[in-house]
Amino acid sequence: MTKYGKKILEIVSSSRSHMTAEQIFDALRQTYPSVVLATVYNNLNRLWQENLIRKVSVEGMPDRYDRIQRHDHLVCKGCGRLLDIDLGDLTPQLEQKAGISILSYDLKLTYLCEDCQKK
Amino acid sequence: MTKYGKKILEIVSSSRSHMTAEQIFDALRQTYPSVVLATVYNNLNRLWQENLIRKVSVEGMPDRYDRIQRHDHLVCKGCGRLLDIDLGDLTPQLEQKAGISILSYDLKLTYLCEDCQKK
DNA sequence: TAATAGAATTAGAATAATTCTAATTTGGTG
DNA sequence: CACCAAATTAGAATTATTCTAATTCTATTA
Repeated sequence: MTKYGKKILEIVSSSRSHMTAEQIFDALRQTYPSVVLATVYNNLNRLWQENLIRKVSVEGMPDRYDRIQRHDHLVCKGCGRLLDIDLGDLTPQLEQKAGISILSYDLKLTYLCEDCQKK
Repeated sequence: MTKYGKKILEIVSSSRSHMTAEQIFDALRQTYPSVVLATVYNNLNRLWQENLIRKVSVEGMPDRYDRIQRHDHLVCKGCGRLLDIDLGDLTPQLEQKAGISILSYDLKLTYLCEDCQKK
């Protein structure tokens, strides 16, 4: 693993905020000011292929990158805010119901946060 | 609902193929040759806001639009192919575990299809 | 140590998806 | 019919991401 890859993995894994490529780029520049956005994308794609990070896509937003540790997501349909939530590991049940073995799964709950309910 | 909105809803609801905005645009042009892509996006966004269609986002692909009827998805990590699968309605369990009421949820299983397993 | 090969990085152009803006058209209501 | 609001249009603009080709790095071998 290269120095950029290592640092990017570190940034993504230690963040709890579902960073976009841009944000990761900004964070990485604090350590390596001359790095370039394409390098960030290259590394993110590589890390994702290698199952070291997760990619989270929410409709109409840039992809976000997330630590690999199992957890689920809560998205507000009003403002798009994304929160972590952990509903436990459903892999065995899902595999059984689906009748195949899966690599992983993505569970996203859509709701209306308090602020958006008011409107 | 306008004629475009109505027809787009019809196209999306009757398709089982998770169409992109482009594909919906092409389908719509068969009926209304002069329609424009922005209109398709406008209507898709409106229909989505009104909960008449679903939007499915898979990392690194354009958003896809889907009938509202509850079902889940199976995505191959190798080739990105997207299939329907129905694992039953988990809403009550999820709401209970999460402790909030949700609008909907999205469950996407990632696996490797047979073709991609060979490689 | 020098040569080399392969991978990673860079710069910047290119592409793709989607939104935005402003002008125009359409449809329904008084 | 006249008017207003909403929908549509055209096309530019923006955003996210990938691609290409040149360059640099790294590790290995001669």
